[in-house]
Amino acid sequence: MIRAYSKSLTPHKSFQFYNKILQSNDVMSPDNYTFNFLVRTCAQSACEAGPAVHGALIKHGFEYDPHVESGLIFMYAEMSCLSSCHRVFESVQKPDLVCQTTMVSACAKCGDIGFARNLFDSMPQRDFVSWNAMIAGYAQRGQSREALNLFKLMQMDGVKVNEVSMISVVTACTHLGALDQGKWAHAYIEKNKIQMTVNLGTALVDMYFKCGNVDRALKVFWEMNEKNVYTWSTAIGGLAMNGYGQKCLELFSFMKHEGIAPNEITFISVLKGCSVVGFVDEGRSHFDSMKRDHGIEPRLEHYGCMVDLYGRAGRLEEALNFINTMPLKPHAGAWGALLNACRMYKNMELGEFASRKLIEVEGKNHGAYVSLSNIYADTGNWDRVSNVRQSMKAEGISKLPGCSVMEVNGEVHEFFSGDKSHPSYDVIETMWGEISKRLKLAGYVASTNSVLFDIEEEEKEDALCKHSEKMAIAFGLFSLKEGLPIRIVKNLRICWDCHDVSKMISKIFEREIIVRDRNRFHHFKDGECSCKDFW
DNA sequence: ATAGGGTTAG
Repeated sequence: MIRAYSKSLTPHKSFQFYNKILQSNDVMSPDNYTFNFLVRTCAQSACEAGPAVHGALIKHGFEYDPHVESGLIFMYAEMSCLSSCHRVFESVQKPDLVCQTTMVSACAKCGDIGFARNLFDSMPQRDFVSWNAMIAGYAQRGQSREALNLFKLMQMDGVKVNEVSMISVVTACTHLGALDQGKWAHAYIEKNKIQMTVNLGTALVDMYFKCGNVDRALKVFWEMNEKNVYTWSTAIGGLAMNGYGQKCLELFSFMKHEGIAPNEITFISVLKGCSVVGFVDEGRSHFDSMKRDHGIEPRLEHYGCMVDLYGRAGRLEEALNFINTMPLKPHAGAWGALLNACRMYKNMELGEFASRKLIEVEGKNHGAYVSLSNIYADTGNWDRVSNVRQSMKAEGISKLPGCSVMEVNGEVHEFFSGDKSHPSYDVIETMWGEISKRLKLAGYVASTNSVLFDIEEEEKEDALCKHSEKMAIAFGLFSLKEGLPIRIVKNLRICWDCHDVSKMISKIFEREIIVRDRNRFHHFKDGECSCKDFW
């Protein structure tokens, strides 16, 4: 009965029932299986009864077995209670394969990837589940390159690879923006006849979108014979992210036509789709339909999207009005969207107000300062720019270092802004000299507005190559075969100058450049960008 | 036949 309750995901009920068993004397005591079910059910539903079950287990003096212990470790990991995981693990006299694998997974989940790896390396035996746990641990912590390296080792060891392994591999490629490796993973899946589950298919669709290959993403999407709301939302969001607002909305209609119920995440993607193409009224009507037609209460994120929708279309007053009349307390996302719109439309006064509000709700944060200083720079208020810089220095707020990642011949290269440690840095510098010459011949004048902010005056000339995406472009121009597009993944938003330069390079060098920045994609071709200079 | 690996979308 407890197991029946556990399976129907009602931990409180199964816990109550368990208490009843303990109180009545004429019923058998729960056995290890039952305890295990209880603990795992508590873990799954983030139920605080888990530790109580553990306490009862100790009190009744049940004999421990590795399965119950791994259940306990799993439960504490779900509660992010690493010290309890360690306590349980240390109490095990002879941890078996299952118990050790659980511990690897638990430590990775709670952030101690180093311990997880040491344990993994010290295991006398490992099977494919242990490998999957370790690889997924890296993928979840964003250590994508480590995940891919470990996958290589897994293959060298001749361990069986299944669809769970491939989900981690594809996810790692997604985060790196590594299209070649992603394609390789896709081919590997097909060649080895790995089962194409909904999860794996959705991960592939997401990977192709986030690597900027819309055609392949859609191809995989349409070929999937089973799709769920995650799959649809991934595709709708992927189209929006790549600037295909119209297609994104068409897909949304089609999804509803197919009888798939959209959820709150689907609507975030839909609103973003409206935003990138400036369909304010259509966005508004989708927003209104959320509650009316689908019973979905808009959350802060949806309100943030609406502010962005109005702001991006230049309707700053309406954006502000929307914030002022929203029923929830405006969060950083809402003020940030307004601030970004003020930057796009060079509205200094409203921008100052928005950045004050942003700091009010989010605390001292580099984002608010950087955007504000960019507005000042764009409107020529240099003394204010330096004021912001000084107060940042005084408050001890540093800019996040820019980082661009690019794949060449299946190898992933990282470039950090202002960092000369790349092995080919000398060639990059020479190449950049050549690029600047040709840019100047084509009439390029450095728009140093957003660059000036983070460099010293005397470095101005040199500084233009310091942004990580420029280093990546220079490297890509000489290391990638002609005709191959340069694909870059950046951790921050692309700056105005890099955007300008990329447009010109795409024309002068006849090279397509695709940049995925923090916010969206930029497809540069023939001197133009798919974002139409709005981002 | 149970009990270790994944949850992809903002």
